[in-house]
Amino acid sequence: MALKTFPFQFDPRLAINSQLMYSPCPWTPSYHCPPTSSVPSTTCHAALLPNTLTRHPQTWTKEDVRVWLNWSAQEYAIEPVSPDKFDMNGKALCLLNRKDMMDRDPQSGDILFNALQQIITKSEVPLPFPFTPYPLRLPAGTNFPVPPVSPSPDFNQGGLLVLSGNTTQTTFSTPRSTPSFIPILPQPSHQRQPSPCQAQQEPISTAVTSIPGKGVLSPAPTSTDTDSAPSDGDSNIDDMDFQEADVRRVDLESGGNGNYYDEAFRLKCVATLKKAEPDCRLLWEFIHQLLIDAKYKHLVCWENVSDLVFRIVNPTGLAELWGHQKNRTNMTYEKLSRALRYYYKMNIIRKVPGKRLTYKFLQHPSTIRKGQRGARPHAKTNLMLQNGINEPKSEPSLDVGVPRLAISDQQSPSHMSSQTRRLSPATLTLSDRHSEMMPPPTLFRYNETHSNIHFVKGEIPIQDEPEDLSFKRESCNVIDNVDRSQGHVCQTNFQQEVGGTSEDNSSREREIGIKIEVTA
DNA sequence: GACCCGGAAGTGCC
DNA sequence: GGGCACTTCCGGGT
Repeated sequence: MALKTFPFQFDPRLAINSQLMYSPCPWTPSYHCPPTSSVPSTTCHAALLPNTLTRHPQTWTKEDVRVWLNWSAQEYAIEPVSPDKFDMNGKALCLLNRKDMMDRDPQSGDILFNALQQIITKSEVPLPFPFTPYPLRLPAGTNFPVPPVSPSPDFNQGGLLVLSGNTTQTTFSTPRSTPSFIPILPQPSHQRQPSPCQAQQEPISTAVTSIPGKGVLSPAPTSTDTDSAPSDGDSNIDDMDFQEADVRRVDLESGGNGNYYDEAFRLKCVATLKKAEPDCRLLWEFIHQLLIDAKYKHLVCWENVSDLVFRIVNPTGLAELWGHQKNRTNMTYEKLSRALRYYYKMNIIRKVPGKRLTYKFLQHPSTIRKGQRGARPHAKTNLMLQNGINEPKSEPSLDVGVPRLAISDQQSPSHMSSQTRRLSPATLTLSDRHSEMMPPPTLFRYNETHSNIHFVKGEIPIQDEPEDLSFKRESCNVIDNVDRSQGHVCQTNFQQEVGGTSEDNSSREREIGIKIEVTA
């Protein structure tokens, strides 16, 4: 490829561009961890963005949007974008999905969309569990302003999270990044049912619902969340009761004039964007994606959300969709269920006895580690015996309100694969018993210079499993990360092996500055 | 016949 | 090459 084809190949800014194009999607099924980048956020974009644009795009004014368009045109060497096509404020801008952007600007819409998502990702409060059904409890004694419940998040109050829902708890609502993705499957999008992952990727209503009395958070179905066949890439904007009239204006008449900056570059962008797409590679992830999207309730639905019990409504349809996802045309429910049965061993999913087609997540999907392998057919380990842990003989309790960490050999750090040992913050496993051996935690660090919390992803050295396993392990919800200056709360729910007393936990809380809440 | 179970071997990807 | 996460096939059970 001639250099002139990519005239800014060696432009230092390319680091920004390539980061934009290649960065992992900010919201993937493995949404345990906040978006991370090897590039410090300060060098990603914030330093280059005009000052007025360093705020969350939801807070941008129309003028900010215009500034951003101009900035983007320069930054990404695209044709100047007519401000008329984006005559809206930031809140409306954030509601545009890729298609909307491309409809408005066929030449540069996809680039603009990604640029915006990148900014959103970098500027919002990382949200480890976008739709965790955990009841989020405020740490005792935590005192900070409580924003009002709002079906339409008020971003002027900062990035909000949804906490809820017992009488003593408070409900927030949260913005959710609306990352963009391209259909996972190779087929033309109009020929297939969008994968659940893709469905997740479309901008959705940020409204969230707290189920009364349950303290459960679930995505509130939008008017598009119906049983009807999901549209592919249609904007939800028209379904939303938005104040901005211009948001409703769908500018579909803007046809491309073919005057793209460089077609080869555009194609490269598209190709690289596709690399960033997520995939529900794991069956449990796939099922969970289906479960949290009402569009797929004809395939699989929750029987009991709080207990994480779900029922396969249409085994054949589910299998077909899974086969579609995995590019296996011969997928059947028989095979799918075999894969599910491999999860039994790993305490990820369990059959609900006596109920056909009904299964239960033994842990909330957001706490399942990727390395917590669901299928290891040839693993004939007997680690439980080695560790002196007896495998529970009885059926796991099905009345668990809050999913707890299943105790199994696979949970044992010393038996994790190397990849498992590299844990995301959200799935951090601490060796509480040997806490004195732990280095000063650098898991989460507030960036005082920025309005938002920055999670610092660190590699946590895992201590070898102590020989004496008499200590108790419990599941903990670690709740915290209160940016008191903003009234932000980040919940970090991670599993922790606990061997200490409450006093131990208290000291650890003081030590690492987070609240440890034992829920087992 | 539909669903369920788990062993065994194969496959594709990383 | 090895590990992972299935996929495929199977015999058996309810």
